[in-house]
Amino acid sequence: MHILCVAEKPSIASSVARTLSGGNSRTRQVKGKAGRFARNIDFTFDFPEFGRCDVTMTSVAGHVTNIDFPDQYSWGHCNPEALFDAPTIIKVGNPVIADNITKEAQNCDLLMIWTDCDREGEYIGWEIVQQASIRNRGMTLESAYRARFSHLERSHVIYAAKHPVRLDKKAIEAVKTRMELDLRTGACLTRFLTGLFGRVLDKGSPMVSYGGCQFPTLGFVVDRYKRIKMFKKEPFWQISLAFKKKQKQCLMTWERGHLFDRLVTVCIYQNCLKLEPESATVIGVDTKPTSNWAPLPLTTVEMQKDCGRFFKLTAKDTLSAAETLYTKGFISYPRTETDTFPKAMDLRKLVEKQVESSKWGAYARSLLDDTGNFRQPRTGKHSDEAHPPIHPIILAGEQASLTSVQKTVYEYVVRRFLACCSPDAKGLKSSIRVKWGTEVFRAAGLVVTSNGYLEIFIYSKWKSSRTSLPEVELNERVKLCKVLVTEGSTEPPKKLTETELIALMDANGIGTDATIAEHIDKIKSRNYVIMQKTSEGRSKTSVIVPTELGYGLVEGFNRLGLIKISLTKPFLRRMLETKLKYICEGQVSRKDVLAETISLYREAYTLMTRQQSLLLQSYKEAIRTND
DNA sequence: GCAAGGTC
Repeated sequence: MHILCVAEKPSIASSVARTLSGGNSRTRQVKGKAGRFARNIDFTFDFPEFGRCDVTMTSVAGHVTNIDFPDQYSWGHCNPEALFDAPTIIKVGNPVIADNITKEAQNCDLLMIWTDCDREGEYIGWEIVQQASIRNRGMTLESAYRARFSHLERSHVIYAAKHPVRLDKKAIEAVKTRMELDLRTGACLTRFLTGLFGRVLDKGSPMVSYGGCQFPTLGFVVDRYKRIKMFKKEPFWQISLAFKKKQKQCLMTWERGHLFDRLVTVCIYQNCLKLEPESATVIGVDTKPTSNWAPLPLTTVEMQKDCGRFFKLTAKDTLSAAETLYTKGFISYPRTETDTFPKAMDLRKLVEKQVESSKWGAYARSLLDDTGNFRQPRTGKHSDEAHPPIHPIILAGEQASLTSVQKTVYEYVVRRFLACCSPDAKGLKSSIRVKWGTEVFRAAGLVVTSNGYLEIFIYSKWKSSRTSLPEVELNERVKLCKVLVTEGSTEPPKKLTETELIALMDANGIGTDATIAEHIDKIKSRNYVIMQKTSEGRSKTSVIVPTELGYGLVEGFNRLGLIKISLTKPFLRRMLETKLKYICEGQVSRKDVLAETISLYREAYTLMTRQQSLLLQSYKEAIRTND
């Protein structure tokens, strides 16, 4: 018996083959430039159900095909509205990879799918079956096996090979639905908007596109911008108090925070001053141990957020650096939502790979020696059922040929990994509460007693307070050295950083770990938003603000009078995700979800065509207000 | 020339 195994990407094919073959295999390179990543690896393996088999392990590279419209529906050849129910066709993306599957399947008796264990992976499995069936009629969805694995640990992979299941037809249906809806709604609205705005935009401007992910992403940017623009400062008043003990001054903050009424604040102040002109009473002294937890195992989104914060890298640059590090074998697969390491994974062995480093080798050694500093990382709540958290594989020495950005990202991945295998940082949190007249004031201090993971995770700061609190006792009378009413005012929200935008998209389910960076990049390249340097606070940061076009688009869409749902808010995408989940669970049919969603977009499209001038007007107004 | 999702 000859079995063809197909993984979602070459790296998985290689490591699965390495495990199953026990090192005894032959590799045939796929011919052609476009196939330089695909390899066919031959070996034998003992399957309980089929006995000793010849195995060919190969891979695709993500999706094999893409959905599109036939030529007669190409841009300019039909009314955009026709795309809501135009026929669709399936096109092969990379013929070399697709043909390789067809050829290899020709000589095989069975097909076993080794794609990632997620929704898209099931669909890619179906695409592989299609390619395999072209010259081998025995290859069908029903006869194909599917290996279920969520990481590449040896025993797990062997178990997956020995206990295959079938492809999940419902998940395949769900992905089909997503693809079709994204294409129909995206192409239709994009053609309409580009046509409409072509009347007012300069020649050579980028097209005006709509996409179910790009618009909510733009919506987040505009939303923050508007909140800042609409912000009105409000003055407030507060009572500041300080007492002195043994030359030590202790500044306290009012428990009420601040009041928006000056007169009331002054009355309270004067009343207290009358009651206790010179001193206050300590009503609470407290010192408690506190911890600053070591970080969770690393996901893509966290990596992008951190690299934005610490190194001012864009999400796209971070991911692209991580991809290079991955293909060079320095770090694990960089697109993952999983924040828990599999129990069986030997993390100490990975730490050991870092001991030769001149920068962090000593720390890595200290984790492994007898002091017992190594900690099993915390377990998070997320899993994509496909990849482990991002971690270093081998040490990239100083001489490794990497760009400076790649070096930065690599160092970050290593330090983060070592940090999550480290003890928490520990400290003592102390607080003092005093009562002055009718009012209560408090001060807090921190003494860090053990740096823990912060030794290696140098990007995070957690430091002892600059001045320690004076030693006082309960009920002690302390002498006031300062009491006064001070005025302040509310501050507008801060401008949106890319790190915050990633967090918003992640929390609202806009895009995936692999695509969030692309969506942000898209709204930049469409000239909906621009990056702006500001020096808010101490450090220079880069923030995202909408252009007149971006602002006008969101405003225009909001004015259309869409009653059921907004196209610039995240809810529609989240609703689609929910419905796709229902398809996976068999609660609704693909047909129903298609019909419901398309009817919603038809309504939006009708409103847009009826109010074209309104859409353009919002853009023109945005320009006028800016002048 | 459109989308979003995989991946190199």
